[in-house]
Amino acid sequence: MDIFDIANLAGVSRKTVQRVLNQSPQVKPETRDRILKIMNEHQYHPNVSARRLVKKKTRTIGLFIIQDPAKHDIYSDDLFYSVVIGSMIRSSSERGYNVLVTTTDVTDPAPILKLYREKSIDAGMIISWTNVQSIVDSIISAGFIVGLFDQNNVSERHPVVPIPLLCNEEGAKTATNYLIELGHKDIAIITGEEENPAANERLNGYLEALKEADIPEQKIFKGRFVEQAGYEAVHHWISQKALPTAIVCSNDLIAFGALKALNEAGLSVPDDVSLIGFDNVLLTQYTTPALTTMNVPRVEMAASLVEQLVQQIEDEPMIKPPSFHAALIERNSCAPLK
Amino acid sequence: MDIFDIANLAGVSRKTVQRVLNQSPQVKPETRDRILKIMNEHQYHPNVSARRLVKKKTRTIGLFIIQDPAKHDIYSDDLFYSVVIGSMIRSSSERGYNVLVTTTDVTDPAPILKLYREKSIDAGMIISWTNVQSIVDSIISAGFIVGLFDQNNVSERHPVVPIPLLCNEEGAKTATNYLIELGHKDIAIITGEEENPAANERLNGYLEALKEADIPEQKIFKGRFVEQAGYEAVHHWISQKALPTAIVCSNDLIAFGALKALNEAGLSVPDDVSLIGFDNVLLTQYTTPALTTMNVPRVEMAASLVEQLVQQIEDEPMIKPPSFHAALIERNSCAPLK
DNA sequence: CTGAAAGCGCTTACAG
DNA sequence: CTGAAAGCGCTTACAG
Repeated sequence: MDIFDIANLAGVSRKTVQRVLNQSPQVKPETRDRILKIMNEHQYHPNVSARRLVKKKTRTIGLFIIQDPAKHDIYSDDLFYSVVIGSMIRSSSERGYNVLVTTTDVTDPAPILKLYREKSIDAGMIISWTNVQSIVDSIISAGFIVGLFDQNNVSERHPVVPIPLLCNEEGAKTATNYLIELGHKDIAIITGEEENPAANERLNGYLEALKEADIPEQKIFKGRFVEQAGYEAVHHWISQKALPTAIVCSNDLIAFGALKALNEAGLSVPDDVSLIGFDNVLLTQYTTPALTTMNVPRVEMAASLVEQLVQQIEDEPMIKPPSFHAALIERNSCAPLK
Repeated sequence: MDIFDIANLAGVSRKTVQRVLNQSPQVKPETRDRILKIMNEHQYHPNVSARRLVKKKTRTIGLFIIQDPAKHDIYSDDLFYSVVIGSMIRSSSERGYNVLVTTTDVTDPAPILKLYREKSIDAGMIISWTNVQSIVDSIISAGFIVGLFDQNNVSERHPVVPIPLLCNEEGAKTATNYLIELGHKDIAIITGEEENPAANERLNGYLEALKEADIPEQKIFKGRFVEQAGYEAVHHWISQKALPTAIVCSNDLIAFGALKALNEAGLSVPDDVSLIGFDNVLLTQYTTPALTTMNVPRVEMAASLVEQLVQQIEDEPMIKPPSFHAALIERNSCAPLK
């Protein structure tokens, strides 16, 4: 069953069927309806390979999930990204694009470049747990379109590489202000990696909030975006007899580690120490107590990324993408200072 | 840059280049190497659309993530499936297949059928949280290849629809025996949906274990595979003053609910009540106490599904797939009877 | 070991 | 409003 068969059945030329497929107005309504009916009866759908071959567009976007063999395996802790992936697929499909998913190693961009070169995809987007600067560079320098979900996975911004932007500073400031409003004065922060832009922005938000509230004392533990850092920070403060009454954790994982250390030390969250996270990972609802945190609008950010890629693919005028804001999710890990 | 350009550069006919691509032995090694070198220099990769058009094979497998609007949104709780998806992608890629992911509504198989009819995929596999019998039926009756990850999402088995099989009965028996070995005699079970085959198999495993251990008293709470059921079961038993000393939860979600209810009632797990789950969802590591549960080998099951689909696509002789076994993961929610 | 021709199912100008 | 021709980049027999 191809376009020719449909044409024969309808008693018209192939081109007329073509016009119906392209919703061209220059076909008599009766003819159009007759042809549509025949296509429906025969469950005809144009062969995409043929169409792609001539159109030189695939209407599919690659999703590259990049693994770092040095780190955890893909998906083993994708509490954050699973919802992102769902949103990407949905947004793409709304725009008429399919999503081709692959998993690859950071060290080898070859499989990704192959997808572009063999014309399997029109553009790609990257989800990763590590820095993918080199991969992005090789894709861009080969002249292909690529976007990134996480601003932290790249060391330098490239104007043609869309990345949804989160106002980290603002978010951390909101979190810190929340603790200040609860009456806390001895507020610490556990930071993410020093070289990580988001980590620094969040630190700045914390500092700014303290400054505006005229709280001179800062308590900064230089950590990483992992549970371990939260755990160590609490132990450090306990051993120094300098445990703060409230802690801004630069992400939820850090908060989990801090929570664990506090629990083990027989301290209560939030009665002894208030804890606030960042990201609003699924797990935050399940800890005891449930973690108060800053929600990152991942679904919207993913949709925005897809939108920007499609604009590039289709040569539409680039609309300046919005910035995204983190919102406070109040749960049970913060309490007023007694 | 196409096959013709390569041929020109190498000073041979297109067909010779073709032969090199197909690893045909009938090309002089020198010629072969020269051509390979040229292809490499020019980063040539054959256009997949052209190849697909003539081969009538796409080398891509569709992954249909089916949502039930009546239930939770996709991925919002994919603690179980995310690792499955990762495994499917990896296995497919090892076999030389790409994975095209779509999300669709249970009520409308049309977008899925379209993918087959327009020749975007050679086969498909379904991940779902609900019964997808009608979708499977429409795919099969249209003559396409489809497989299912979860045996519970279908009411009747169709011989041509591959589904990895888990020995539920055996798993539940292992779980129950573990509690028996810890000295428990008053062991209850909270079941899944009555119409769910896995729920019944797990119930049977429990019953069998009790029987073999000569424990006459059964305590069955007919529940569902959701947190709520575990919560209700515990409340029911408390109100009846019939709380067992150990509970077999038919899945981890049920165990989370039971744990919550026990906590709220001021009872300790595992000191007052031992709790064992089933599935080994990621969250089980994070509850307090960490949940002892039965691991389901999802990665291997997903790989097996892909393998079976590829065998069908490529008309290979179907190898009888293995059955999979759940294994005990000891954590901290079970203790010897005092 | 190598070549020339036909065809996969569509789309794209070009005509009328 | 409709048609006939050429071409997208490959693969597949068929010859030699």
